[in-house]
Amino acid sequence: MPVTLRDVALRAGVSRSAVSRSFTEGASVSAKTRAKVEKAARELGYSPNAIASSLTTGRTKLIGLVSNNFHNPLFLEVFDQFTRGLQERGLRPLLVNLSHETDPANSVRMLQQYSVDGVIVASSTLPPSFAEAFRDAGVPVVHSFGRFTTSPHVHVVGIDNIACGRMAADALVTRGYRNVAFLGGPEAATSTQDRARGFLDALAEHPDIAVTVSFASAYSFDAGRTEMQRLLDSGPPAQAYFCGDDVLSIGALSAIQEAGLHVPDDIGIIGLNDMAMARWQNINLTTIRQPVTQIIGASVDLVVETIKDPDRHPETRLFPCTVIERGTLRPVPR
Amino acid sequence: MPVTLRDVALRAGVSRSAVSRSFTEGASVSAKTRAKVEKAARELGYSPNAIASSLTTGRTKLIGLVSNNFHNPLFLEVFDQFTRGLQERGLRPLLVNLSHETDPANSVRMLQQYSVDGVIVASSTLPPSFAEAFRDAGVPVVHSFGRFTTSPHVHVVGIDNIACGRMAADALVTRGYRNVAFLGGPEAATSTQDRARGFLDALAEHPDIAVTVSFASAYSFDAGRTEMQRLLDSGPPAQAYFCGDDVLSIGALSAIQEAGLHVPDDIGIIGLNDMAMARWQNINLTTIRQPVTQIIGASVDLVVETIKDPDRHPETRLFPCTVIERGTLRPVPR
DNA sequence: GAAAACTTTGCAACCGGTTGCAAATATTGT
DNA sequence: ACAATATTTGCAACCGGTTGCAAAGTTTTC
Repeated sequence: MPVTLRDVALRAGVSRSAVSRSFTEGASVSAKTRAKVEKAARELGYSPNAIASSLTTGRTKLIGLVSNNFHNPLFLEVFDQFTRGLQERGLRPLLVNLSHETDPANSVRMLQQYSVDGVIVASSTLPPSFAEAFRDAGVPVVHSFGRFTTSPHVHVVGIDNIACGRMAADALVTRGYRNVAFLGGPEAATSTQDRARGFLDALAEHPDIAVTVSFASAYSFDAGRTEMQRLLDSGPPAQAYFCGDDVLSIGALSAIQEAGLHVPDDIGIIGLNDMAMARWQNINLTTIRQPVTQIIGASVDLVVETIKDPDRHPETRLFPCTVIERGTLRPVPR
Repeated sequence: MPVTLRDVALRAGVSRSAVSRSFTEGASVSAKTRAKVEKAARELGYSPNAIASSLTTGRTKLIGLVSNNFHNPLFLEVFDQFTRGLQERGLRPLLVNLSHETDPANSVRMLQQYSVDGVIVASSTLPPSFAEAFRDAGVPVVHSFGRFTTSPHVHVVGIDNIACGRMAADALVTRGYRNVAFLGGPEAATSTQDRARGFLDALAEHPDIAVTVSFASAYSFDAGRTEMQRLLDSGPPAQAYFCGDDVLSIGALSAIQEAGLHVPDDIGIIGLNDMAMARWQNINLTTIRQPVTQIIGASVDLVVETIKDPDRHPETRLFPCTVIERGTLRPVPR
């Protein structure tokens, strides 16, 4: 049923090689032959089978896009941009959902069976070992939204979570808060640890400012709300909270409003991510923006470069974040 | 570098066919041979190349997942569930992002090049012609979240938008609203037309109730907010609005709050979708839930069945929606 | 107008598997 | 123990392409 190379060759009256070459950039074919082939191909509605050709060329143009962040609204933007970025370069994303998976072996095998040219692990919560499993299997891999390490074993693109923690601390300090807190995601998440560390490090330089730390059970609205309710119930709250991410922040915001308190007058909140909803006027969350577009662009670039040169030294590309001033922190005094 | 069938055959001291058969369910191999092969395969870390085998079997186990809804938060859940549902059946989703594409030809070609076994078009805004283009190309296709038609040319799974419109109308009527309105998405979207129709049809049975209709420029927060601002500016608003979807509703909600009005006391809102954020206590949106899980389960089932029997008659599977009572409509009087 | 240099073409082998078929081996019945 | 039958095995061709190589065809040069 589907039309093949042979059909086109027959109709154009040339060899199969000629047809193949007509469809290969820079191959040796005369204009005359190519014209004949193109005509025949058009009449037959032929387009070359990428899978068959991958067998000899060793390139499928398939990129495994692996993630477990299917509940973080930021990741809708992330998937949008990844799929677009890959498509623009003639690559196709093969999506792998890792929601309940802990062992990388399965995903590695799954993607090896499809001979993906490379893999992008897009997750802020997966441990580095996940991406490393791909590298060990000889598959070019980039960990996007991954954790910074000084001696990476694998390419990492993302933000400097420690610097973000410092940035949040600075934002609170310059706004005159004297009693601040970190409300993190699950303590086990690598990103949480780094953000807490940066936050606490920066505040260590201000011994006059009180700092407390607590952790929500997940990066979710409910977890943020529950944890903030607990904090409000158990004594006077801090003046301002740096929350582990935007969803957590919005949960906390909800708890604060439900307790009859006002933001930013009674309590300040600063989030992290700047997902689409943070901008919504009825949320209006002051937050730290992750440069998603840059991270994704760099990730795609890096995986493409790694495919070209698989022995490339593991590299970390970090992009600076910026504070987005909205309505959940009091203004900078002037 | 990668280990192939031949390597395993060599090490196990059997023919390539024997190895192939050892990995094929129900093929004729003795237990002894299979054991030898499995041992060799394990030692070598072999797993069969799905792409190579697809060449002879004609099955890639690849399913094209085509969408243009990368800004609707509901679709994060949709992608999550699709990828999981496909994975559970041993299928792999090849994602195609159609955000700026209007012509199906490209996507059809793209997916044909990868010999996908089937395609799921997951979109509430694409016209039926999109899915039809795949069917015309001989690719089994299901339009998920698509529009109901009495004589479908292609499998459709989704909700009955007309019934949803009626349901919204009933919800408003039973709550005693006497002056209601439809605030739709772009008038060109097929789903908007049907929802408006159902809404108006149902209200035609209540000539004492005033109805107005308007359309936002997109299914987005900003569009909902802007349109509601316009409505508030241009005279007295309706008592309650049925909004085209949840994001639109939340935009409208924001405009109402910003105008100093209260929900549900001054104005009622009912949305459609029941996306994750509708449940958030600081949004607390009364809405009509789409049974996403059922729709996706049925879509995957249907595409699998269509792969088995490509000449299957086009079928429409519609699932009932339910009103989710939260805080943006006044309670039912009793 | 013929030799030299270059371009284009088809043949055949190959990529990593699968599968029909006939030969080889094992099992069963008597 | 032997024929009849059933099971297992390897050969070789094939899936839909690509590519090195040598032959054929062009163009250039003198």
